[in-house]
Amino acid sequence: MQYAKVIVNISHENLDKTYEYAIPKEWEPYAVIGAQVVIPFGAGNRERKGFILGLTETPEFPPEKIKDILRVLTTDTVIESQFIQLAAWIRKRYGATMNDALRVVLPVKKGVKEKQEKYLHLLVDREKLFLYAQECERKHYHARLRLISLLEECDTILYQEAVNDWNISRDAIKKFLELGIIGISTERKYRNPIKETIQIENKIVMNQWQQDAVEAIWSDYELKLRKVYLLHGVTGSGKTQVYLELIERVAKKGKQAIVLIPEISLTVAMMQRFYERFGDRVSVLHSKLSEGEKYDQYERAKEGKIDVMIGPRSALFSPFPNLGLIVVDEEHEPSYKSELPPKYHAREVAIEWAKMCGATVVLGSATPSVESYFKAKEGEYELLSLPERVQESCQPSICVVDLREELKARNFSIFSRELKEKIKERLERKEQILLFLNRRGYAGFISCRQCGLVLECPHCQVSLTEHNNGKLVCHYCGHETVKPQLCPSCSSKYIASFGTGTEKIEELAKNEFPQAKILRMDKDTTGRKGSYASILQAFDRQEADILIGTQMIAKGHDFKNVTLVGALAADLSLYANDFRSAERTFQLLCQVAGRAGRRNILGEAIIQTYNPGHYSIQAVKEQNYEKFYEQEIQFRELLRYPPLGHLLGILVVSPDEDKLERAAMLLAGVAKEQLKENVIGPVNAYRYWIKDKYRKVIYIKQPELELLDLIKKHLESYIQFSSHFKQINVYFDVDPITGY
DNA sequence: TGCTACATCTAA
DNA sequence: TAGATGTAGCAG
Repeated sequence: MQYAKVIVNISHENLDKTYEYAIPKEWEPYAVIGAQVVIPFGAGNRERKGFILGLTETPEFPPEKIKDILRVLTTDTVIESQFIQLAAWIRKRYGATMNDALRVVLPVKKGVKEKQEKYLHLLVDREKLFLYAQECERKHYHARLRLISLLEECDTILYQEAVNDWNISRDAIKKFLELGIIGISTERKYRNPIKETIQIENKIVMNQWQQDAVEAIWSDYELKLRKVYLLHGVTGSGKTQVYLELIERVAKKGKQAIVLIPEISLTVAMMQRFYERFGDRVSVLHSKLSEGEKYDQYERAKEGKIDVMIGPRSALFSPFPNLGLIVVDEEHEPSYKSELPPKYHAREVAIEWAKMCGATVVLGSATPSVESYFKAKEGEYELLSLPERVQESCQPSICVVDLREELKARNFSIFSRELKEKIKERLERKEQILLFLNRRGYAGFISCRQCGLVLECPHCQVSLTEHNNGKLVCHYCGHETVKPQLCPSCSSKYIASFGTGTEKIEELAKNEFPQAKILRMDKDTTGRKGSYASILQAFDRQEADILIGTQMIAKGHDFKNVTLVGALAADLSLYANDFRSAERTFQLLCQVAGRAGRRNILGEAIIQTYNPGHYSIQAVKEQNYEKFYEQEIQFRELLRYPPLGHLLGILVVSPDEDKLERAAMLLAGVAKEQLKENVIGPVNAYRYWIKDKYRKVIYIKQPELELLDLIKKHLESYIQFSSHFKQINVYFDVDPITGY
């Protein structure tokens, strides 16, 4: 008798262990490791789903008490036990439950039926068809004639197309089938998210740096050395070209590659290039695909129908039979860290997965994360550089403007004198301008000038933001109200908005440069599917002179005619309550500056700031990553922040403020018993009150990951046994990437 | 003693 | 997670 160790698909710590079930004979061939099963669970024998994690002939549990597996689901979701090992690693590294880890690792079909496509084939020769056509003409069978003319053009046609587009009834088709004129066939159809299928052979010649990088990696590969490479290439240095070359070589060896990208917004341009090179051997995964579509892409990967999978985090779990290479593009991007449990970091999981499959990893970035650069310097990764832009275009000149000086000169506009000047210049020359602001919405907040009241969201301790439609919106929970005419506290009518958002800037820019055509791009204008791309394309076609936007415009899109980039308030991200804020600011500003002057025109970037002396801003000015890194690593070293140690973020949440206070103090106290000064907090979260709940944060610093894990386990069991954690939720995050 | 409301335990 | 079991409080 075979027994299966099954983990029940309920996300609860108490159930985060395996249960033994007997495998009935008829299911034995399907009951393999990784298969999804339905089992009776609990006193009522309720049907539950679970995964088989292991098989055994000698159960540990008394056999007479063991129940039978009811059935094995979808025999085609058999995933190699390797994925289960990966899940186990994720669970350990990020302190998640096995269930959560399995859920991200195993692509499970979610009841979406596979699409079948029916085709009609012409079975008789043209002569017979012609004879039949004459007969139909005599009898005025219009539908049949339409079908005949379709068949004359093409031997095989889509059933659906004939019925829908050519209005041919099912009866007519049936008649043709009876007469033996056509045959019908069905083929499994994969929903392919890529529409066009133009494959152009346009191998661009690589420059010396690119060739060197490729050869360095490839010679190791040929020697069966599998390493992690950090490809540090300035914006426009042609990292993608290096990826393409490597993937092609890997594919020639019959192996597959995964390309991770931070988010879908970057795919458009990237996809195009991959498609031109590899045709339909490429597939994309992205968040807009339905579960079924995603599943299809995984299936294609498993069946060896594709060589390359491109996508965000989830693409990492493509079940390739023979993985050879993982590329993590823009490896510094925070979106690689999952927000939901298991809070894994895709870059780290990629490296682990590559180790398990014997694949090579290439991390690419113009502004590498401090973590990765540190590891490269320590020799854990191999550092490769692309220090030159591919085309003869040169680096943009960067100018930092001190906004304090502007105030002294009585310029209260958000555009410094220099920026204004430069914008006018470009407008005259019909060149394009990007204005970048790290914020969205119309204004910062609404306040009463009489009594000073600031309007806040009733559910979160966040000031409401005014939008152009007159509504006040909370950006945290989405709460909306109409803007009051009078102050709700003192009834004064002097109630107005302060601060600046992209909408406000659009308005100000329109006043300042009335002759310019302006486009705006932020979360509000790109809500609709595809509008992101349409705004970018419109701007690229030079339908506007100025594009105003948030982070989104900083990333990955090349505009031919942009020669000026303005960062309006570079400090906004500098003082976030997060030890990574300097890094984030540096990366963001470098990226925006990189948008300027990509072809033969010299580009300029103007960075407006209240803190021109800050090292991250200085480093951007000099375009000197090394300089930034040296400063930043000193700061990290001093405070023992990652990469020189690990960090455990603990978020304590409760609707009851007093209980929260006590619980957070207790928790920090328990941690301090063991670690003393390495415990930070509890402090109120940056946003203390969100969605009717209070939030406090504790951080624990520890050089050793194992010790941190022990402390976490200790705290978890303390929470379980203490009576002070009744209405309290505690969320752990190992090596968090954003502050709370 | 019987009942409810709520807490706690257990699942193979 | 959900149902089964345990416990305190209370009316009668």
